[in-house]
Amino acid sequence: MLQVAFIRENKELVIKRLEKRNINATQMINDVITFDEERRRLQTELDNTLAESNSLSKEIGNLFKSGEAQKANLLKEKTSELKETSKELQDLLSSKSEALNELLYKIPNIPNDLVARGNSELDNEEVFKAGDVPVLHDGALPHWELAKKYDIIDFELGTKITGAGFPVYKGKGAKLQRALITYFLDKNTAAGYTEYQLPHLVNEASGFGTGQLPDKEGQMYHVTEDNLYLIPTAEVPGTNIFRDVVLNESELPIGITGYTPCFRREAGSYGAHVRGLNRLHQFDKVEIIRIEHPSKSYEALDGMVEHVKGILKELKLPYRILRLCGGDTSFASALTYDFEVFSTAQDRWLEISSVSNFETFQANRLKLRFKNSDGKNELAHTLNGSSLALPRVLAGILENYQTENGIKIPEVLQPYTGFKIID
RNA sequence: GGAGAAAUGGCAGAGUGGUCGAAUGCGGCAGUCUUGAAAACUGUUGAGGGUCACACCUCCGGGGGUUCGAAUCCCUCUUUCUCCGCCA
Repeated sequence: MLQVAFIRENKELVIKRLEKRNINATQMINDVITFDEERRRLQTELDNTLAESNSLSKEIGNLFKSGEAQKANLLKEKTSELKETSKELQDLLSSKSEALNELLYKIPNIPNDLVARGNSELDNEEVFKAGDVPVLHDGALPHWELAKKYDIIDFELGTKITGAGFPVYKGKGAKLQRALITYFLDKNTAAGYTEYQLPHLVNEASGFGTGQLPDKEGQMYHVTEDNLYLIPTAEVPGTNIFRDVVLNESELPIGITGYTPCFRREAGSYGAHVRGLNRLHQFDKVEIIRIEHPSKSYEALDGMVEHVKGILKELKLPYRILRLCGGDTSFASALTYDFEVFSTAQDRWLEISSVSNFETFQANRLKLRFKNSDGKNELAHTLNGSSLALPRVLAGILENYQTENGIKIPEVLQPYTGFKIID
């Protein structure tokens, strides 16, 4: 969430930047400032009351010690009034703080200067494009048909075991998945990211830390018995490593990577666009996460984009990069680049990676800080990106590498799969 | 799942009703000494709110209570450890 002090001091800027998301935040921002003023006024009032009652208590203690019990008892009577006042103020203060927080939870991050104003994916800007779209042979198939033809992914079996959106990978399909995961992790660790294996369920505090809670609760599977959530992305356990942490400046930057399955309820998204691997309830993803000094975070974002580009270049897949417009940029992000692979047989683009700078938006909730050169604690910047999401990469490979005799395996993956073709 | 013990500053570890934001040790930082470093010595060293700066307020796992006053007493939750049970 945004910092109140920042909103207070940059009111116009905040409102103007939020317009990029097509949000008129004037009312909300004014409310934040009013609530904050009231909160601080109540806090001061409460502090004064408590100070008075503290000093009275001290006095009473001294009187008892010097044997002047009568005087002490007299003072005791005075304290009851103060107690009542402070209790009232306490209640007012906590309800005001709560109202302020609820409001703050609802305000998305302010987009970076580069972000265009816009409503939806139609307003996103293509900033890069690479790779040749192959000319497929007659009778080329979409990936779900290929999966069936070569018996490498069984969607019906997943439906039987669990439900729609939980595919079962078989034989060379399963091995290709494993090869991709290992290949991605190898690329990431070679680039300096430290590999982590993270929990696949997280508690409520972690959900709040990265911003899934309280608003996007419906997107996560909730294990009510233990009040735990299945992770929708490794970003959640990965970034929460740094919850309530004060780093030394010399420890920055930090880069971590991890493979996890991701679980998403995807409530309300059904239809033609969810066929095959296009949209699943469970999928695999390798994630990269960075903790950066605020002055270096955009440089780091560019570095992450270059890193993902390198992987796609090696895989020789046709892809493009979009800079998301305000309306399509996720709640917590200040600037997001999406990578999309071209699904030739479906003739459409599929999102395979999303690389974002959250600036201090997550760090403020996480209380992730570092000790700066002045010895003060300062919020760090958090970033993350997929490198990469498996199912759509797999879809891209199946469709773009299909031939009449089978599906070729990208050269760079062959050492990992141990085979060169699926036939 | 059952029984017991515990939770204090970066770490270790005192503190059982007032002068405790908290002894002491280690670590960190700064200085003295040194050609430099180490050792030794001296000082300093939690966070948040608030203020121009002070003052002041809050925080000893979380929440609630008793009391004029709580790290200290009571209730409750969570976590950790030990023993038993179960188990990849």
